[in-house]
This record gives sequence, structure tokens and C-alpha cells, in this order.
Amino acid sequence: MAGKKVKKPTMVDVAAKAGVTIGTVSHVINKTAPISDETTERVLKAIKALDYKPNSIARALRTKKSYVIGFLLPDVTNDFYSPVLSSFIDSAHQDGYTVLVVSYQYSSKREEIEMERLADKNVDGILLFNGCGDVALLRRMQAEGIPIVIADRRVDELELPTVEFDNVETCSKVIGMMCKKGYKRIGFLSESTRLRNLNDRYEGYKKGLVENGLQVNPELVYISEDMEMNNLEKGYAYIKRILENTERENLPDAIFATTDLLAIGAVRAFKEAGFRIPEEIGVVGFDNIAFTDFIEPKLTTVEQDKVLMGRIAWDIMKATLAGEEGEVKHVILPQKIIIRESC
Amino acid sequence: MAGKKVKKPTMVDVAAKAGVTIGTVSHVINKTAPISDETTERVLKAIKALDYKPNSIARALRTKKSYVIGFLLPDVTNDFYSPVLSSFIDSAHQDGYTVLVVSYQYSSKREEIEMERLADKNVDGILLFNGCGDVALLRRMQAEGIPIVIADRRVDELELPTVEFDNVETCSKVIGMMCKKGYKRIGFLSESTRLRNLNDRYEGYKKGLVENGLQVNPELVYISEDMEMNNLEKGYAYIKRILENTERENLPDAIFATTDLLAIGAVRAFKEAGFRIPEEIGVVGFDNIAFTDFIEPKLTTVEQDKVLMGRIAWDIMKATLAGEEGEVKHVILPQKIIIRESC
DNA sequence: GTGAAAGCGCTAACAC
DNA sequence: GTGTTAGCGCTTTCAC
Repeated sequence: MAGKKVKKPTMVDVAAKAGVTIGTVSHVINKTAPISDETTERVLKAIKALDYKPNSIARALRTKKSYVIGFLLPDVTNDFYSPVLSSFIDSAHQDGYTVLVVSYQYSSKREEIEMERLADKNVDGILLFNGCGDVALLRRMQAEGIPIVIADRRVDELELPTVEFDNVETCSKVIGMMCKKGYKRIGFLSESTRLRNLNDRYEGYKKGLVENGLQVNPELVYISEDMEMNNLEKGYAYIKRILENTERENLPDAIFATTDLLAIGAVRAFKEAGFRIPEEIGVVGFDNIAFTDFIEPKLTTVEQDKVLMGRIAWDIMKATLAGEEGEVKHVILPQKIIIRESC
Repeated sequence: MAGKKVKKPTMVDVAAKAGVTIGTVSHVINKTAPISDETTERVLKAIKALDYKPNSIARALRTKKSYVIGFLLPDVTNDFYSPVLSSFIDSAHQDGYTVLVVSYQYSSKREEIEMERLADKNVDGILLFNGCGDVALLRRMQAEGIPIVIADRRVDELELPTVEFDNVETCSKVIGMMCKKGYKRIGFLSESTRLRNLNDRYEGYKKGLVENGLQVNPELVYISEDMEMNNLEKGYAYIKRILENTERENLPDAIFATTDLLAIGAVRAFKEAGFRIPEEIGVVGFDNIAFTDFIEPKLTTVEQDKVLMGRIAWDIMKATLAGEEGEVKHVILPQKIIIRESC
């Protein structure tokens, strides 16, 4: 079935048919020299007649531009990353670029390997999404001249353009909001804070407490390193355990969770134990997934505009590609607190 | 910042440094001729010294193989598509291929345009995921010799390899299982059945009823064409409306929903109306998302191995790429009924 | 305005 | 075993 490989027409064929040379054909295609209307017409007609399409590989070899961008991310499946990816692909697309997607599955080793592989594929630029990124490698690639844009993470050591959400600030505001509602013993529920943005949220949490005259109480910091369970179960199991092993007066009066799933799990555990939300315990999640509006009580949470992040990431990439001089761009996107019923 | 473009070493540089010709260099790189150990050594050393990397574009131009596959799907963000994509990328990767991802946002017009664009990008093959696919276009591309594999959809008119889930059979089995539990008025809740696999599920539903001696009752077929709401709200709103407008004896005694989200919405509506599940109303969902195990009662549903689908899709693509003759492959993957508490 | 021709970096057929 | 060389299909400089 394969192999029928009808040889595709090339410029030579078009030139022959139109009675001109390939140089002329190239010029009419790229509008790179003034060609008479009459000749242009003939060439266009030949192109149509043969259904000629320029060979992008040959063009890329000649011009050193492939119009392909590499997008390196931790996991295609993730509800946070995939909308950003999707939006990036769309934006790039509108500018005639196409996107090579590679995932490194949260492995910094794979991340490195894939960075190199992408570079070897001669992509015009690489978007690195939240990698732990070996700084030396990034520096080397930068030196080789391949444009790199970083999303969802800062790289303080390097002059690379970045886009990220304002996690520290937002979380500190969330805590401020919670304090204003009268909560005094605010807990922090999260997966491993080794992930950069989760750690930023932790920083924001602490900052918020301090700014509101509260102390950071290690007993109220619930960080689960368990990688086995999904976040839903994790939040549920964690809170349930706390509820079983803690005196009532030592319990938090509110929980700020770094993920909606975690928060929803926590809500369930609290409800089962007979706590009224938000009266006896306030809960705030993060990300505003569809379920937040559906559970009882509706979850107060933080919304992040992932589509915007994808678009900005592309804008920065485009600017970098165009070789715009001047300041390296660092865009920080705001997040939005959505107040519902749980806090 | 860009533009520093240090000229990368080419084979000529390596050849010069090793004191051989580029042909020899090419041969040691590709092991395409027996080169003496001594020369090989020298070449390798030069390669390392210069940090030479073959230019994939030049190679692609010469060999007509880019080791890039195009993956065209409706939506990167979707929980069904993205795991398949992810698994496909991974598998392809292990064979040295890389994947260009393009989404057509459920628009058959964009689907066509993107197919052509992908072909013009000189990808080695295209995986088309659940498109409505203009048959004429597919036929034309096939004739041009570009390997196409279709996932999640049949194309009866064309000799193209496909992978899909066995929706008809599975759904008919689900209905059989529900009948065996004594349900007699089984409703069907779905989004628009214009989508191929949702329609297949509808066929399976009807087949299951007939096989179990029940009649298809149009009053129990609930298809929502509303595109505004998410499925959670849609399921909830739909069932709520039914509950309000239907006499008790005309209600279904069970619901088979084509999506877990729809089912979860339905469960909520039933519970609010005081129905006991599964005693008074049985509910079955589809897809086995994390929440199914978390709601009350735990949702009976159908699991689909998306990772497997991605892998098989790649296997078929690889075989097609290799130009394997013989039967066009049509792989049909089984789904698995997960019985929990809701039915 | 258009043609001629030199390459982009590589592979592969053919000499020797 | 290794060197030579002809392209792959295109862009682009330079003549005329």
C-alpha cells in the first residue's frame, strides 16, 4: 500500500512547463524580485496545473529556518499544561509555525536529552515548560544561538525570557482574604513543594501569614510526598488522618490547598467528620476546574488563564525569533481569586 | 540576544580535522561501509572535538525521510485524546521519531487544511485522530504516497489502517449487564451523537436492548445538543428537567451515560430528587475518570486503555512506514466494564 | 525582468 | 577501505 510514491513535481517541472528558469519561479513564489505580470501568470498557471507545492525541507536547508518550534513539557496529559500547549500551538500556527511536542515526564534527565534532541532536529526555537533545567545546558544552547523561552518557571541565573503566573503574590492575597474572614489557624495542603510553582505557593502562604500578623505554624503545613495516590484521594486521606490524630483545639480552622483536587478531597473528609464548611472550616483550592462549581459547598479557588499563558509564550517566542534586541522579557501573569461558598 | 549564531560544524569540518573526505565521515556515522578501525577512531575523535551533530534537515532532504510524524487531533486539552497523544509520542520517540501536533478543534474544514499543511511539511506519516475526514482528500493523500493511520474512527470507504475501541460491542454488553440486574427502562444520556464514537455507543445501546428482548423507547433517549455547558452541568440540568416534567411511572429505572461527567451530573440530580442509587435508579458512566471512584455512590463505568491505543496507533504507523505489504490493519480494542456501586 | 549558477549539508553510487 | 562526485529542491547573488 505504501511505496506508490508518485514523484512530486519540483520547481524544475514548473519552470519547464512555464518556459522560464527555476530562479524566476522562486521569485514569483516568494515575491522576491519584480516579475512581469505576464510571466507571473504563466508560472502561477504551471504551478496550479502541476499541483506544485514547495518542498519545505529543501527550503529549510537553504534558508536555515524550519518554521518548527519545539515544545518541551512535563506531561501532555496534565490539565494545567495541556491548555497552555494547546493555546501555544494555535498561536504559533497563525504565524505559520508548527509545533513539535515532546514530554519529559518530570524527569530532569529526560528533559536534558530531549532539549538536545530538539536542537538536533533543527527547530527554530524551544519552549521549555517548567523544567528543572540544567542551567549549564541552557547556557550552552543559548550560546549556540537557539532561541529558548521558559514558561512557568524562573531561571534567575540566566538571561532567558520567561512567562509565569504570580503564584507568590496570589497566594499571599488568598491568605489575606482568609484572614479577613476571620480564620486564624490556616493550614497549607500540598503535594511535594519541590515543584517550583508549588513551592512558590508555599512562599506566598507564608508571606500572607506574616503580612497579616500570623505566625507560620509547622503543625499546620501538610505536605504529602506520596506519589501513588491521585490528588483526590490524597487530600481525603491526608485530612482524614489529621482528623483522627489531632486534638480538636489543634486543628486548623481553614485549609488552603494548592490544587482543587486536593481541596475537594479535603472537603469530603471534613464533611464526613461532621464539620460545617465554611463555618467551622474554610477551604480554598487552586485552579478552578469544572468540579469546583459542582461540589457542595461550591469551592472557593484561584483561576489561572492558561490560554493567555500559551499566547504570551508564543508572543515572546516570536519576538525572540525576530531577534528583537533590548530587554529580555519577563512576563508575570496575574491569577484571579474566585470566591464561592467554601471560604 | 539572538543572532549570535555560531556557525555549526559540518561534515566538511570533521573531514578536514580527521584528514579524510566527507564520504568517509558519512560512512562511519551511518555504518554504511566498512571503515578501518583506525580511521573510524580518528573520525570519531574529530566529531567529538568539534561537537559535530549531523544536520537533520540536510539528511532529510537527501533521504526523503524526516523522522517526523504529524498527529492531527480534535483538541489537545481533551481527557480522552491527550493520553492517546501522549502515549503515541512516547512510543514514536523510542523509535527515533518526533511528533508534530496539530489540533483542528472539531472543525472539519480545519481538519482538511491541516492535513494538507502537514503533508506540505514533509512529515513521514500522518495520524488522524477521529476526524470527520473528507474521504476524497484522504484518498488523494494516500495516492500521493503519504502513509495515513486513522484512530478512533472507521473509514469504510477507504483502505486505510485504523485503531478504535469496540464501542458498539461494549455498550451492548453494558446494557446486557444492566438488564441482568433487573433494570427494564434503561435510558441513554449523551451529547450529540454526531461524533462517531458517541454514535457507536448509541448503536450499542440499541443493540443491547434488542438482544435482551427490550424495545428501544425514544422517550428514554436523552441527547443534548447543547454545546454551552460542560458535561457535568449538562447531565445535571438534563436529568433535573426530566424529573420535573415526567410522571414517575414514565421515568427510566436506569441511565447509561456516554460520559462519566454526564453520569455524575445525573447522579447528583437523582440524589437531590431523593432517589436511591442503585436501588431506585441505576447509573452507568463511561471512561473511568478519577472522580468515579470518589463520588457517592461510586460510579459503575467503562474503562478504555488510552495508553494502549496510542501504542497500537504507533505500531501500525511504524508498520505502514516500513511499507509492510499485505492486509491493511484494523485493530479493535476492547473496553472494560468496571462495576462499582451505582449499578 | 529574467537567466545562470553557486551552494545549503548531506547520502550513495561508483571509482580506485 | 577510502576518495570523488552527483545530486536532493530550493534561494539568492550576479549578470545581462
